[in-house]
Formats: sequence, C-alpha cells, structure tokens
Amino acid sequence: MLSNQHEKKVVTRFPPSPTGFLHIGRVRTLLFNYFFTKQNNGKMIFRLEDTDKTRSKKEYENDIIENLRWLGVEYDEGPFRQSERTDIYKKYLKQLIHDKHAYISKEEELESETKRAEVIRFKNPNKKITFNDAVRGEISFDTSDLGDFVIAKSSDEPLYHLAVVVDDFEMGITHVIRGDDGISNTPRQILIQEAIGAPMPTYAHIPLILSEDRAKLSGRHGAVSLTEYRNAGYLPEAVINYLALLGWNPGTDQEIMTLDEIIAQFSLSKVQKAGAIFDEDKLLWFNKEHMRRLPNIQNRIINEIARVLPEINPRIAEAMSETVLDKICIFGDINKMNENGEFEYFISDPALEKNKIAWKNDAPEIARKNLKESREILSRVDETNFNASAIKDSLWQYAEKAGKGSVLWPVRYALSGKEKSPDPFVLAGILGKKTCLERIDSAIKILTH
RNA sequence: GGCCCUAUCGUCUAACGGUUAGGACAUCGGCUUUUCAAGCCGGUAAUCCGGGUUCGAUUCCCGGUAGGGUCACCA
Repeated sequence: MLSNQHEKKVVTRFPPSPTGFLHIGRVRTLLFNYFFTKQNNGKMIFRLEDTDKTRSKKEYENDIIENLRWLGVEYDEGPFRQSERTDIYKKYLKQLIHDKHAYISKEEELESETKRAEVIRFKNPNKKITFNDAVRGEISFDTSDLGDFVIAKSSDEPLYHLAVVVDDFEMGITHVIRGDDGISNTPRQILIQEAIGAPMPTYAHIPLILSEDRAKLSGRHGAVSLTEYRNAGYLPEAVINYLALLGWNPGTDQEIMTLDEIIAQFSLSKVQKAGAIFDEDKLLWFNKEHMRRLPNIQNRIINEIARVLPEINPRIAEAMSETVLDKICIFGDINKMNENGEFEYFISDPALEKNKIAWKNDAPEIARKNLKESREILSRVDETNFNASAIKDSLWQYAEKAGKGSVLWPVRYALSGKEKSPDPFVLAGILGKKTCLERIDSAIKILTH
C-alpha cells in the first residue's frame, strides 16, 4: 500500500489584500484553511495581495497581522507581497506572450481616462472547464463568455488573476480554500494555469457569511471587522469556535470546542454549501461559555473591574468577581454594568428611598421589625466568616418564618438601594460585616422618622 | 440580464431512502435562596413548490420559485 510519504505535503495560503480592515468573512476562510492545514501537517503561506497600489495601505496590513497574532493563528511562510514579485510575473507574462497565450492589445475605445491604450490580454481558447470542488462537487463552465480578459495593465503591472495563478504555482499551493465568490474566478485561473503549465490545485469554495437580510455581510448591519470584536472584549477561543461552526459541524452535538478539537475533527466534506447568517447572539453565548472555562478567569475579571472602576476597594473587587462573571458574556459588559450603575453600591453607601424599603404591601413597621431582627442575627455571624453561605444559614430560618420577601427584600434593598441587584446573601458577603450592619442601621433609621 | 451556486424550526445545523425530523442560539413557561442575573426543567417552532424514481422520499432526478455570487485595465 502506498504510504502518505508519496502524497504531496499540503500547502495552503492566506491571501488577503490589505485594502480594508480584516473582515469576519475572511477570518472564517482563514480559519478553515488553518484547520485543514494543521490537520494534515501541512504549511500555510501568508501572502499579501497588494497589486492594487492605490487601495493597498500599510495600516490595513498591520491590522491583518495583529489580528492573526491575536487569534493565535500561525503561518509557516511569509508574508510575501505581490508588489515585490513583479519580476516573477514579468517572466511569466513574457513567456505567455511568446507562446501566443497572451498578446498586447491596442484598445480602440477607451471608456474612461484611467484606461490604458495598450494592455495585455489572455488569448481565451474558448473551451469547457470542469473542476471538482471539495465542498461542492463538480462544477463546469464554458469560458467562451469570458472573452479575452485582461491579465496585466502592462508588463510590470500584473492583475489579480495572473498574480494569483503564478504565486500559487511558484509557492506549490496544493489546496485553494476560499470564499464562494471565488467560484466564478476559477475558470479564468484554470485557463492561465494550463497556459503556464501549472498543475490544478484542489479547490474548496466555502459559503459566504451573510448579514440578517441575507446579503453579503457588510458594515451596514453592525460590526464586520475582527478588530471591532477584539476591542469589544471577545475571546479568540470563542470567535474561532463560533466561526468554525458557522458552515461546518463535526456531526455530533458538541458545540463548545477547543482549537485542537476542531482541528482534529475538521473535514471539508462536512462544510455546508449554503451561506450562513452571522448571529451575534450565538457568538455571545460561545463567548460566555469559553469565558467560564478560562483558567485565570477570576483574575481577568478583577483586573477588568479595577480598570473600569479605579477607585474600588481591591478586597471588594475580588469578592464581587464571581457574581460579575455570572452576569456577563464579554469583558466589555463589565464596563456596561458600571455605566448602568450596577456597581454603585460597591463603591459608596446607597441613598435609600423610604417607600421602597418595605416589601410589596408590607407596612413600614414590618420592614423595620424585620430589619432589626436581621441585623441582630447578622451581628452574631463571625466577622471572619462573613460569606454568602454563612449569612444565608444564619438568616434563612427567620426569613422562612417571617416571610421570605418581607425579610429578604428590605435587607437587599438596604444594602443596594436598587430594585435589581444580586441576592442579599451574596451582597452582604461582598460588602463585609461592618458595611452591611451600617447600611441596615441607616435603613432602620429612615423608617423610624 | 448571461453564467455559476444554493434551499430543514426566526438563526446555526443533524438526519449519508424507512426517525414521534434530533441538537444549539433566540423566544415563551415553570422551578430554585419570592428583585435581577445565572442555573435547572419544559413548551412553541422547520423539510420552498410541482412533478417523477421507489413499497417508501428531507434524502435521488427533472422543472419551477426564491435567495446569493459573479460578470473591471479591484482583489
């Protein structure tokens, strides 16, 4: 039996053009390339397609590189820049013209001023092209409706199709995994491959990511660049996991997966054929799940709290980290909670409104009595052991007897001054015995006057 | 419009001819330490339409419809 040694090593590519911030759709294509490459022990080549000199910007190039680093996706070679490879394209162009596969075309009618009077066109053999796509199966085209397309503006200004085919050939690319929108480019590229004597790589066209209205994902419907998600506080693990499952699935019910698990199970044949709508709610859910699995999650929450709320007591920040984790999906939510005033009662004593202290239809007298009794019970809890479960143990029996709402609501409100907050036990545990008793005293005092 | 591609709950998807069409997100309801949140339990919800093939089609074939992509001297 033939061993794998006889098979060609898998070589893939990540070829963004630095003409904009790294788009979430491109990220998914990158990821699929990465999964496939790693699974096959292949190598991935990073190539910047910057032949369009006017639209390519260094800023975008840096954005792409930073995002790659943030995702933790490593490439094996590159970055190569097409703008630095014109000599190579020139050589092929010359050969193509020599072989009569291309010719210098005198353009008769110039539709615009920017158009050249002379360009290099590919001599289309007008034939039927068929290729076997790894996700879609057989696809065929008749190239005669493509005409003699332009492959270079001049001998040292190659255009996309030429540069791609030459690079893929020179770099030994075995698998071209790209977006769906590349399908109609494929026949042109195969024609050029045949003309320069390059082998045809395996193609895999993956479906596009769509926005809610089913159009190609664009900036009109919220964030589309990876940088925006990164800045919002999403985790790379979550972005990778969500994007992996958007258009692919392992065929099991498992959804939360690590990168290694995805790589182990990935398969092009299980890639979906139809486009998929990007659902931010589900991404949020993935982020929440991955966040909870982070080994150092508590420290990261504490750091984020301290960043958003520099004046907070470090002891409180630590104590509240657990309840904060319960309420957030992304780190950015901590900032939102703060802006919504959800941390006010951890910073300073709340201003209480007298008519909100008593539970529902309870008379103020009942609230006052219950607060006094609760205070008495809490004062007996050991200060060094003043945590949620100990507090609950001490207060619970009384609360059941006197009415849970009647006891617990006034205590919770006295501690937070808010209609909504974590439960009184958790709150008391975070605030500590001293603050807790003081705040109950103030509530009692307000009810007394 | 030409060419190409696609079609299962609102969304992401499973079911490689025989299932009460499964899971997840969202949504709704319930439960728990009667506010939130989280958690747990449960509900609603889908095979685009029409023809074939077959004992039997979500699944295979054809047609329609709808959606998307692409038709640059952009990539």
